[in-house]
Amino acid sequence: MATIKDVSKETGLSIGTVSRVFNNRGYISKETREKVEAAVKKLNYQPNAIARSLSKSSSNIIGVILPHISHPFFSDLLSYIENATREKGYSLMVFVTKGDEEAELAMINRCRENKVCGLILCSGRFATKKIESNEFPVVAIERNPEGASFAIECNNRQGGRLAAQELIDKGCKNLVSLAGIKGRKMPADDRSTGFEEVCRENSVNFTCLTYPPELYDRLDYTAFIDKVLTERPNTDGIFASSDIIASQVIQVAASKGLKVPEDLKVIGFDDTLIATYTTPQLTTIHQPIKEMAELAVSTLIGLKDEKSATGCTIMNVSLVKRGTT
Amino acid sequence: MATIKDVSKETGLSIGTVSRVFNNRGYISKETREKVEAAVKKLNYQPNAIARSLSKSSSNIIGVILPHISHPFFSDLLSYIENATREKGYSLMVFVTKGDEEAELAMINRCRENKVCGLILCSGRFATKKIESNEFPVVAIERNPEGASFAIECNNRQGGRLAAQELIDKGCKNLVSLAGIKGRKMPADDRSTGFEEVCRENSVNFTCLTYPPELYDRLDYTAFIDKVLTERPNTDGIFASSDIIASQVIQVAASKGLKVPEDLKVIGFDDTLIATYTTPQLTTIHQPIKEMAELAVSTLIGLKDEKSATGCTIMNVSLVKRGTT
DNA sequence: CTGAAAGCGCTTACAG
DNA sequence: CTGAAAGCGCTTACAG
Repeated sequence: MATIKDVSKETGLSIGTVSRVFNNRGYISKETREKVEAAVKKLNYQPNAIARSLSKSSSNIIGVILPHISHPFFSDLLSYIENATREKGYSLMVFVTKGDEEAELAMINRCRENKVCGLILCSGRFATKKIESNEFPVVAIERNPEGASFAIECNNRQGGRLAAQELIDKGCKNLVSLAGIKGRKMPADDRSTGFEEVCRENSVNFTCLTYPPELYDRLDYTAFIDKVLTERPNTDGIFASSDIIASQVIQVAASKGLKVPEDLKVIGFDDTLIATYTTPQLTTIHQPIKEMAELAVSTLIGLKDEKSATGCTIMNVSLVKRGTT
Repeated sequence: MATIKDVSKETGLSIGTVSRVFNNRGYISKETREKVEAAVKKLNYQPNAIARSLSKSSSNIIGVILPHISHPFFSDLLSYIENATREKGYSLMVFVTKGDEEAELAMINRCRENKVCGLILCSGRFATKKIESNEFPVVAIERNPEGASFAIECNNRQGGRLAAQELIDKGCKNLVSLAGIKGRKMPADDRSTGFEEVCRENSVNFTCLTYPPELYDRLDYTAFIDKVLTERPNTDGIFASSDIIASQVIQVAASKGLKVPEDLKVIGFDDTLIATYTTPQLTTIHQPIKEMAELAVSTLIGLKDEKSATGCTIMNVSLVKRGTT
């Protein structure tokens, strides 16, 4: 592997000068530039990002920590984050943790060790505050900021409102909201808040249920849904806080002989691919996942210098009507 | 951020000695070790992986290149790869490319720049051969090796055979295989081969169709499926080369008034989460995704020194019967 | 068992 | 416009 030293020898220029043309720093004569370019080609020179990072003491690596990759919301999110990151010339380092605080701390240490230039923290359990005042900026997506970091979330409350309204408009009288993990505080909790508001405004019966964290970790809610439907046989509308949960509601309903949407209407959240694979297709709340991802990346990159920036952006959601309501 | 220099000062030991205790090289007196440990704690010292990589001229970063993240097969695969990577003490750098050769080359360069210690190449279009003879070993998953790298694939041919057999056992007379991308050679092509074999052995009518690469890139096959079903109205069994395609077959069939499995039987491939979200649930060919991911990672790490290792492991598949056959 | 020194491949003021 | 030199934070033979 050719190094800058080889290019220097090949061209007869000093290492410093060669480095300057690579970085476009200061004035460089046309002749010099051409010499260097020729040598680069000839030697098939590739800069060593590690060495560069060390001397600049900052890398071009963005770290991202998320609770799942297989969950469609997160696989979409990650997909868009990767794309935005790469297009801006950065590389992505990915870590998955199910929200275990200790594990997450270990990952943050990994990020530190690898001198990431920024970190995107997606959902997950614990407060962002604790990792503030660090070497790199962090932006949170759908996560409880509690501190001074920059946060991006969708308008969860509005999403909950839209869901309740749609269910009520379609004639539901006994609603259930399956939104929120027992014992964890997160922006998604606002989904239930909005839902509740609209139910009260319309004097419609409702219950907001939260589920144990294990279900979220394993992505299997069927037993829980079955129990809910059994214990509350007159439920005629369900608001699920993800398309995954909603899909499973459809499955469980079918197994109990309930027709969707005739006997039971359901609304999901996220608007991922699977919303179109169920039968009937899922009515759901659309999250602007792509925009959230892109905003996270560009904010992070913009934050490089002012590490103490603070703020919270709330993105719009919308109702996508399909076949389950 | 404390450096090794600070630890050296704090303990009164030389930098070399401190480094030695971190790396457990040679003999170190108990007293020295304790002093260092105390200093580390006091200063909250964290090693700089970048600096270490530079001096060892090799990092602890594994690179992975894949064509999709949102596709359930790849999100599962990536998920397992991340887990295996992290458990072995490595970090994961993720790149997505839809198989464009130039883009992929650029990503391989990124890996080179970042001095990854190994690369996992998932599916995608172009030959692995071209990136051989490099600084790092590469292992391919579901990809045409064509060169000297190490490859892992599932028994695609057997998968095709199992699918055809199941469809025939259930009484199908006119089969269609939707497996393979037009103009790209990949291990998954063997799915059709096995399918064809069994159809011939049983003298059953069949057609093997390939689809244009754009469909794979966008993950939307509905128009194509619709055309197939319209042009071949007597089709009574479809073998789709992924659960995604199979899900869309179910949707399209419904839109045309075809009942699954009564009028049309369908089998998918992969056995990912979405196979359980369709109605009816998908009969599919199970790929050992987790095992493939883990084997890829451990092989890669084992290959570190013998970069020229060669081989191909073929993993078993099995038929998972659910509701679409 | 430990220290001194060279080296990994770059960047960046500082001179000139 | 270009060169020489220090420095980024570590590792690793080589002495002792």
